[in-house]
Amino acid sequence: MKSDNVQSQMRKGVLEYCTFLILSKRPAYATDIIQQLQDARLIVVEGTLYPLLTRLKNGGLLEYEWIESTQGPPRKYYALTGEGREFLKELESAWGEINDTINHLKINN
Amino acid sequence: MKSDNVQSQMRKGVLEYCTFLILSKRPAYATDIIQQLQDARLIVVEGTLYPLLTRLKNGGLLEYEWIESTQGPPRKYYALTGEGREFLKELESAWGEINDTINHLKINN
DNA sequence: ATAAAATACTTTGTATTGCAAGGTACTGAA
DNA sequence: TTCAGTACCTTGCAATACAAAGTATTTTAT
Repeated sequence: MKSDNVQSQMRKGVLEYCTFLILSKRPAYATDIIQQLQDARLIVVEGTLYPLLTRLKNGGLLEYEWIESTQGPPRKYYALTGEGREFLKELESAWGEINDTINHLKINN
Repeated sequence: MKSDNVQSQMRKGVLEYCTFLILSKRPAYATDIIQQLQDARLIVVEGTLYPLLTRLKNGGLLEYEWIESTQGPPRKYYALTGEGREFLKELESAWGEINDTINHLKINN
């Protein structure tokens, strides 16, 4: 309940949205995604992202392809499926509603 | 992972922020808070809010006062403590950062 | 060749927390 | 005095963020 985990708490659920935004741009593999999230100031660790990617893949929202790397082991490049793109629209909408809610509560103060 | 709980997932952590926004306006009791959240389009149930209020109180961020009602049992009116007001500032800041992150990821698409 | 380092993916255990469902207690009216 | 209404609380479950440790592959250094 201390300030250490304010962002941690708040970003629950948001991480999924951010991951979709990144993958809607182009396919990426885990380390790639983590780097892009860091560039956007959202710290995420492997232990969080890998299970998330697996869940989304099992849910049919993501798919992946093994791509060989010139600098190490092969990588799983994830991309949105058609269903995933539909889902992203829902996430956009949900995000908009949350923002409306917060703005509504702010204004009425 | 289906659309049913998109908002549910995304609002995790946001609920706390919304509760603070409501209580920063004026003291309120649980049913009051739930009503205001509903007015702002955020559905919350008792089983979620009561433990949240208790956690925040135990964390020293909220305090309450028993106030008698003319229409039923007495009510616990919660209000922000000084520490709670500081915490709200942190929540505002964290929310701003999350927004920046999302906008950054949107723009770079 | 072989060991060490780097890279990438995975798994396990823990803590948090949203929620459904059910429970307790007080008040006032039929 | 029973019942409906209101308010607060608790229990059990599921989801998930994270730390930490583990497995596997590739590259680099010796």
